[in-house]
Amino acid sequence: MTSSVKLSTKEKSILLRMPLIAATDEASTAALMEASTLLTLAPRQMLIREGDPAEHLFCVLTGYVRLFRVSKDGREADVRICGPGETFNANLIFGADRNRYNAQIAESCTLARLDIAKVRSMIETDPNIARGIIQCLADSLTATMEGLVNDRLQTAPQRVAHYLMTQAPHDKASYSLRLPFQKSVLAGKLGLAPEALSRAFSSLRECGVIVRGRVIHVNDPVALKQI
Amino acid sequence: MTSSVKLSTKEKSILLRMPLIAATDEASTAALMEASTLLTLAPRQMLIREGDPAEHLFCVLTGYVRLFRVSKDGREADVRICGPGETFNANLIFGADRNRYNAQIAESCTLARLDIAKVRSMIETDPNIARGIIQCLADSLTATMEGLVNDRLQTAPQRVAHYLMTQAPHDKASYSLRLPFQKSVLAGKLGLAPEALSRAFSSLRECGVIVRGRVIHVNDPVALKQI
DNA sequence: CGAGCTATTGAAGCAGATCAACGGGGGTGG
DNA sequence: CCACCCCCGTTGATCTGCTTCAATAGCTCG
Repeated sequence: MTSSVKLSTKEKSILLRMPLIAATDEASTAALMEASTLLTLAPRQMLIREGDPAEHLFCVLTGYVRLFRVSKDGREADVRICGPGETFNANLIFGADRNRYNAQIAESCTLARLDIAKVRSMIETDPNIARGIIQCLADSLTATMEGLVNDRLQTAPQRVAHYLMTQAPHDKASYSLRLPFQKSVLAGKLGLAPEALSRAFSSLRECGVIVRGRVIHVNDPVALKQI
Repeated sequence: MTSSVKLSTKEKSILLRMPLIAATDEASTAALMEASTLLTLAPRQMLIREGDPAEHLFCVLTGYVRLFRVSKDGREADVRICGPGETFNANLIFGADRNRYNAQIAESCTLARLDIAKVRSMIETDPNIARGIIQCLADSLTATMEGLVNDRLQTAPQRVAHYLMTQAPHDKASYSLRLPFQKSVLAGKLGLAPEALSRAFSSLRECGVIVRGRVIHVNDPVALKQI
């Protein structure tokens, strides 16, 4: 269930809303789209492998991709979970020619694939595209820093509470949300074992957090902030 | 002991070797230098504070800067330690207008300060400068990812061993090195309490790692890799 | 409706944080 | 140049939080 085709009108309209392509210039947008190939991938499928030659950068249109690395003794640690609008492998444009992590599909994905060499040369000539790439890199960096800091100074329940807050609609008194991926993926994203995530959720029950399957109800956002 | 002046010839020659400025074009280099102000700062001094308006990006010429965030209960966690050639606050060029972390001088520093707005407009017109920024962001992202992954899948002795390996000269049979900053800074960089770093060092003694003050001697790089 | 994966819960073990006390080295002032 | 002092680093003891292992319960999808 892998396919690889040029973009349809519908996918182009999705791409138009990406940070990478939010350049004001129409010609830049067209050039980027021309260089893009659309991929459709099924969950669990491996997209790239650590150490392999890096030839593409990717932009997630729908679904989620899990970037992770494997230690010598076989344990896996997530680097980042990429959702719609997010880009990865952009740090390799002017750098190493090898992938620095594995990428696996977490939820059924459509993504745009761009040839790194092509993007590199576009940057040299088109400031709008350069700006798009800078934006992507900055977003990736911010997200990764955030992950690192949260790992270092928050406990498991705090990380979960923080995640729920980032997913909150504008300061509603209470809200429900549906996890966009499996709990095991969320666990990895937060740097926890699945069991630890489970325990964190149940410890948050007393702050008005109710979990049923993928649906989570937050009764008291204020109490959540206190954790 | 804070000073802020235009660049001397000597400092310009240092700047010329920075990734940020390693643009082939001479005019681009000159423009960046023109926009730079030189700062000299003493250890422990605060350079920027989380939440303050972000007006500058910085490039370390000599010394070390510690980027960290503070939790609600006052604990500090390092985001990154920036050494010579490294740049920070570049992720704010097209993004948030507030600093996302505190910056404190770890070792006596000279650094170049660039106005973010000025850099932003230079990017729009000069592809070489855009490329420099992309390079910086990519390096920062790679370093931060590396930190996150190491936190998640390495123990304290492994992190220290890994650090020593990154500091090794080209695969010598044995080598000495001098820490460029205090051990407490290294501890923070590795996501450890100072006590944990100390214990890690003494556990590495049996792999031929000898510590005396800031000087570390590595007898058996091969054994170190096995940890 | 059943098979297999995903999530929960319990129990045990471990790594690192924290607290406290001590020793040593470098910088400063005399 | 020497002595003192302060701060950094070390070491020990305890404590907490997360991982790991194991067993069970619940979903989801064929």
